[in-house]
Amino acid sequence: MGVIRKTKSVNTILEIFDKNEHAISVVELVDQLSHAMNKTTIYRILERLDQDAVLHSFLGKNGVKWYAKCNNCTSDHHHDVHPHFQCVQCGKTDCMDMDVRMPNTPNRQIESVQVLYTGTCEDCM
Amino acid sequence: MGVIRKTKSVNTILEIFDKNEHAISVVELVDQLSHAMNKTTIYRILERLDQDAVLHSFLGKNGVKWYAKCNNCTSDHHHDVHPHFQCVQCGKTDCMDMDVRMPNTPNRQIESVQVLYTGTCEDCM
DNA sequence: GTTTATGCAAATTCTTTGCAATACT
DNA sequence: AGTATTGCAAAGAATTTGCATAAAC
Repeated sequence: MGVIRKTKSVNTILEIFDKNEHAISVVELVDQLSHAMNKTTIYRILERLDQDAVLHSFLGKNGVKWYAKCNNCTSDHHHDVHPHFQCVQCGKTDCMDMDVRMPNTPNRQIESVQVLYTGTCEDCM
Repeated sequence: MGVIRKTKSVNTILEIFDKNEHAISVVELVDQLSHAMNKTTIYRILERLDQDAVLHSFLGKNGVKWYAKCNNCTSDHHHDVHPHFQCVQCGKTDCMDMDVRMPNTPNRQIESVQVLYTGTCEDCM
């Protein structure tokens, strides 16, 4: 139950992540694949790769999901929590090489964090 | 141009925010108003109150927007950045009385942050 | 009386699901 | 052969838009 197969589609998507330094959303993938791959398939592959920790995911400013095979990450698997930065001009989104504070809260049990910085990136300044 | 009127609908919504200690999403408002107010109207009122800094908004774990008239906030206007906590069991979402780090990044101009902690709240533990 | 708000229907956007056909091991 | 994967169409959920009517100032 649940072996992830290295199909042609999966490899194609992984190549795109290797080529791109930034995070990628589904719409961008559809675009870069010039509609050669079904959108549903893309969603499902990304979900699988996310669960398998090959990629990691986070929500952008408008609730759109972004995926990254982050080069900043020192660990092999992208399980470590780090902030992301999203440019409001061009939409480009990056992983940030920073720690995230996990506070000790007596009255709640914190399991995960998401930190998203937004602003203007180098190219758009 | 752009005077925000204190209509009956606006007052109704503000009363609900005063009664509730937690953040509220549109679906919850529709529920609490037992469909007496149009959903579109709710969206528009929340947007106006957000822009007017009477409320503040943030994205929940599934990209759903939440609004709060946060009682933790020390300032009158909820412009100060603070983290939020969302319970994955019951969905209740709160403002957290914590500072958020705004790093000095030379190659990007950061304008805002969103920090969302998720986990289990006191009631659901 | 002029401007802003509201309600309704419809459109948009992002994402998920069901199911038959296909590819992988 | 047997299981995971894909494509297509359709459904779902959250949010937005256009326009005519109603309410606020």
